[in-house]
Amino acid sequence: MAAGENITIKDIAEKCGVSVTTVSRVLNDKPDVNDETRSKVLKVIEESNYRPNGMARSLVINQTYSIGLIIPDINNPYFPEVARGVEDQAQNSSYSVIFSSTDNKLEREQEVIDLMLQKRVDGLIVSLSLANKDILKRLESKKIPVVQLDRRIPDSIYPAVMIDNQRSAYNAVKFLIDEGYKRIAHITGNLQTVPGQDREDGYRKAILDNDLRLAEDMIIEGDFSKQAGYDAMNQMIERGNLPEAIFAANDMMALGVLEACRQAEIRIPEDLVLMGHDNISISNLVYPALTTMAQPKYKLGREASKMLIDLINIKQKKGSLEKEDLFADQILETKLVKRSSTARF
Amino acid sequence: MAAGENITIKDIAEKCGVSVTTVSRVLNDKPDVNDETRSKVLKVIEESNYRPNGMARSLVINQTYSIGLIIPDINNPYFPEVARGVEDQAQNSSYSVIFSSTDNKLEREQEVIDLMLQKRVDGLIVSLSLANKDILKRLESKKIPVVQLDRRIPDSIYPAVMIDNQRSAYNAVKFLIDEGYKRIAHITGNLQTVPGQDREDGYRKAILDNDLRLAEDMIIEGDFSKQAGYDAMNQMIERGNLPEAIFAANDMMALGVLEACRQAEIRIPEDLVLMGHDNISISNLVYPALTTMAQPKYKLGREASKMLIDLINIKQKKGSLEKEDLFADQILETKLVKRSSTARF
DNA sequence: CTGAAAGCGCTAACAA
DNA sequence: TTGTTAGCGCTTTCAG
Repeated sequence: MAAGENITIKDIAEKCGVSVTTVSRVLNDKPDVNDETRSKVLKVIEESNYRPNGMARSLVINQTYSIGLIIPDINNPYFPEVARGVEDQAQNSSYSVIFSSTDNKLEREQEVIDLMLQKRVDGLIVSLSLANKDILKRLESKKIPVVQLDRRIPDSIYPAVMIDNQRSAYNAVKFLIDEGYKRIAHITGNLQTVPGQDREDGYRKAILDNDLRLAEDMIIEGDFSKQAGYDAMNQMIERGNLPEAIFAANDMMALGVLEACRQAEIRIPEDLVLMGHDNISISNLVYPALTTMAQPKYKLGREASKMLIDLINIKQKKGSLEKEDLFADQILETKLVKRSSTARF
Repeated sequence: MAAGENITIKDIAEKCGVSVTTVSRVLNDKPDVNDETRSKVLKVIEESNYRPNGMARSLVINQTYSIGLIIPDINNPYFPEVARGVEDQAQNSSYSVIFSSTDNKLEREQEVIDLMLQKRVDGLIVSLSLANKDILKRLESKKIPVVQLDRRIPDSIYPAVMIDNQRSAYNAVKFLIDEGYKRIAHITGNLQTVPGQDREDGYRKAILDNDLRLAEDMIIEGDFSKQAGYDAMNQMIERGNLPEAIFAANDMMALGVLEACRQAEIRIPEDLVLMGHDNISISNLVYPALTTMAQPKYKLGREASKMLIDLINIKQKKGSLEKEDLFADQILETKLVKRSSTARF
């Protein structure tokens, strides 16, 4: 109650009748402290409810034990799980995480990175908009540890933790083919993005590898939004030329397909089977539950966090961070999750 | 490329041939600097790509411009939107936010608060597990600005930003009554929590106020989980005594009800109308779309953030924070969102 | 309008 | 085993 003032290491030292150095030593678990002294100091610390000032400490050791997480939008169903993975792993090493949503706006990305740099975060986990290599270049020249998440900016030396979108899409389509479907349509993601492009490539490759006919009118361009899926499905309905199966580039679009089908009284999976990608939590809650390729979202976050902290440790040890110190990209596997939307009995 | 070393205010001062004081002045937009000097310094800063060290600054001004956000789980569909609100508002005032998930574990709450206190966050937005008043008491004695979010720990002096759960539930049930339903069941939330209790109270009050029969077997205890909703619905089905309408204490449980009904071939809304609470994003994506009471999640986050920053400013100005400085609770309105699950044509 | 000097709370040689 | 002394990079009196 009494004072509002923060109590400092000096206060503790005085109360114990020792020097601040000694207190600092017990605070940091250094050897070379008499057991009696140590326990006395510990006792006073405990009684005073003292917490060392992290900023003062950071200032001298030149390390803040915080990392920045920069993503498009924490509200996007993909990211909360990733964020949780980042956080859990960070906590393991006593790091805190500062997060920021950018809405893929270049300007915002710039701002928040600047802010974090001023706060002297030890490193950054970023999911940046494409063609933003300038920012990364600046980071490189400052030797800031960075790992990219989910997306990879071509041209950057920083490692990425992500999935193999092409391979994953390939496997999705391969599954559909193995189930016996031949006329398989694809609703693409935003083709301005690498995942959008790669997933389409995977679709094409799977069709060709399996000697099916690659019909361009079976590929409809979307943009990862639910509306795009809805529109694409209606387009197919109008054309009166329904496929046997649809692979939507993500779950959100698949939900749009679902809605359009419901309105047109097309039954899924009886009349048409449907598959998404990502396994966002919703996909198991809709009816029929969506078959999809599950991204290991939590693990992506965890691994990115782990890699970043490793990088930070290397930098601390060597006193700098060179290109050779950076790790290779880490590609995690997606997993097929079979649910009712492809289940014909 | 050259050095990895961070450039400091001293470097800038030397390059300009002025003192660090002067550089500091232009950095902080102080008056009393010759225009020529100012622009020269600005130029050098720009050229050197210099960013002042926030920690050093914080150490002397005793303010970090970061706030902590402590929630049960960023993965819970309720929180990402709240978090985004907190962040957007914080950003407006150039604050960063450090977040942590606690899974409602007392021990974790303790840990992360300690960590944030060491980092000297300027204030905290918390959504703590019940009966955790000890933590808040400690915070009070340290004069840390805190605002509670979504939940309010009884006994704490800290203000909360939340909704009126009882009133909201009341309005939900009132809507059902106005639609002409008389036999209305309620699946409760976790009754160990205040929102769980309050929503049940609201249900009871609405039934009684409108001269309907309050049947205890129409109230089934749940815990906010989808499974609980599923189980509750099946229990009603087994009893063979279906209500005309169900008010589930949250959307997740309503989803469970939906699934049970599908399996039992009970049609919604034709055979039974259903209503949830919260308006999590999923509720508009399932079929039939869920009627619900929408929590202003984004706004809750924003308002909490705003209130906290106001508190911080008061503390800075006065040099301390007293009980009288704290604001009153802020209660935001929920809003009825009508969708197909209650729409009979 | 500008600078010298002290100090924020801590750690890290270097002595003792 | 302990203490003295310098800083870390910045802001802020207080003099000029």
